[in-house]
Amino acid sequence: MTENLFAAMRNWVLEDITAMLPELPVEVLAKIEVTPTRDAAHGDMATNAAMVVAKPAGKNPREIASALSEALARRTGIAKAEPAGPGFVNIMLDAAFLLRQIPVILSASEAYGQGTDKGQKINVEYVSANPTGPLHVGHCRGAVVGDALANLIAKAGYGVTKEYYINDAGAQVIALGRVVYFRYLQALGLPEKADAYAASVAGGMQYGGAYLEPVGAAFAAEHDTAFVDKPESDWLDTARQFGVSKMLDLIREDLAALRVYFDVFSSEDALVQAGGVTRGLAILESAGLIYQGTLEPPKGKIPEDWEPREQKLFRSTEFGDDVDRPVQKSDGSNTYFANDIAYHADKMARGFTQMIDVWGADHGGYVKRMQAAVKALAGNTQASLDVVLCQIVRVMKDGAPVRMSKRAGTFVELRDLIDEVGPDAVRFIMLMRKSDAQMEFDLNAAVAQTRDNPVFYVQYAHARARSVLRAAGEISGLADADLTSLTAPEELALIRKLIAWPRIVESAAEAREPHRIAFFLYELAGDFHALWNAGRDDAALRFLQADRPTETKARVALVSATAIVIRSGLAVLGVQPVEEMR
RNA sequence: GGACCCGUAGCUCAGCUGGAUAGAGCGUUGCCCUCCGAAGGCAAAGGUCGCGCGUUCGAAUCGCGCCGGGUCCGCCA
Repeated sequence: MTENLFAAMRNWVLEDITAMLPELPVEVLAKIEVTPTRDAAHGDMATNAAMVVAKPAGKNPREIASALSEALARRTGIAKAEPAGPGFVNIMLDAAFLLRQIPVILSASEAYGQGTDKGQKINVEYVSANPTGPLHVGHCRGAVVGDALANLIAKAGYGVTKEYYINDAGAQVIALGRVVYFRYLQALGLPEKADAYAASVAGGMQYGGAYLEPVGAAFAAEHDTAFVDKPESDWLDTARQFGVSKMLDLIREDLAALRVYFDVFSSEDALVQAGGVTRGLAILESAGLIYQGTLEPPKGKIPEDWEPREQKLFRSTEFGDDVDRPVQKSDGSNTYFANDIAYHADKMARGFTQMIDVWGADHGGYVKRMQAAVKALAGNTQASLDVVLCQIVRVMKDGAPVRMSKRAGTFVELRDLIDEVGPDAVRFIMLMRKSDAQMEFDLNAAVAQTRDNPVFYVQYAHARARSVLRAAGEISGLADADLTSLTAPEELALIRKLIAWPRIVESAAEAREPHRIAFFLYELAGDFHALWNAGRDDAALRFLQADRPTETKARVALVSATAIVIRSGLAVLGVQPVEEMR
């Protein structure tokens, strides 16, 4: 646990402002913030307190700003505070106060930036790809974003469970079971029977990929000819479960290649079998939110086979959705939505007050109804669902989009992408974009050894830092080093960046935006490289000064703190720090 | 017809939840380095923040309406 200096400063501001104006309502105080300044000339931090407070207090913002400045300037740790612009208060930290953060970082080590325990459990669900084949490139962004987001939220002090929802209950896994059977017959050396079976299946065999051949062979090894010439009812469940289990193995391998791991794999089928859907719907039913009704046809282009049908509907419009949503099909079986309601009810029953689902953009139309369902299930409790949508990724090579057709055989599977650029580049670059914006993944940049490649740039900064530390050898008492020699603008800029880390963790977690971590690291690397380059022009700024042990020690402490923060950030992104570039 | 996401420099994108003179990388141009802590450094040019109203001390950010791109819209999950 480490202190967020900006939060601490905000508390000081709140104390001083309420001492001056005791009557301020809490909603007003809540709007007060303390942020880093964009321009170093404006000091280290700035607060909008005077402007926020001016109107409710009926005073001039500049007057409040100067009074607040005087109060703040009296505090230990603040060298200067002055009103600026329309009513900002710019705060310059005492140099000693700023430098004191370096030993704080050193002693916290990679736990630096770890938020205080919020005492709250958050469930983060992502990937949840159908267990019918290997992961493809489209799954990748969600996997990386979900994983980094879960790490980030844990870093911010929440108890996080990473969860994968296995859709093993619908038509698609029945189709999988049939393909397993088809491959099974082939593996037994009965191609005629296999073809005859395939021809008998309405709609034909799905999942034509070769990845199911070994599954059929394994199925044959286990069951020999026991299922030959037997009706589906004899073997379909067995084949389906066998297939799902093998596909999950495959998916787990793909995820491991991307260094994505889950705490919980949750089975839809198991939930259904255990009566979860009945339970979940009963909650809504008892709240009077389920009824029999007929939906209006969609406006505009009406599907050809449209006909009015009476269905069991969930009153999602009461919770902000556009139309009520069916929980049962016309034949009385449950819709996927019903199962998803049950699944979220189950998560809540497991004690999660906050849930985050990471979905692909094609599920965008599904967000409102799911959030409506969670609100309905929550009743008077605080439980809530956030949905992070990941937009489409276009993979680019040499300035042109890489075709992702199966026929072309290029970059269909996630493994192809990982093999091409490595898990670190995949993860970092996927996280260099806000998830709700479409992105281009440039293969050329991903493997470049230049600044174009943000992974390289950040890892290079870490490698450089480690190289300095290796060259410095063992220096004892770094935490007690005299740091007063750290006065160069590049050094101070770097320190300012380092102390922003806890705040970045907090705000990025709050916003569910892991990409902010990637950008922070890129900037931090930039500040470190800038300091390094300054040493190239001016030898006096180099880290290791043979005849000046005090300055060397101070700089080594700074370099060590930098390496720590980079590692801490990379750990959130799930990218490995490197000791040296090869 | 409707819902959701996006629109910021030539290109790819940030912009910290409404703040000060809108930033970065690439590309372009001009210098410097390339006897090492290699796989560059410094600087310049480049903007109607899609358009128009509105909200307020203050808008790229919030609201409404258009325009453009994307995703999707009852027995697929």
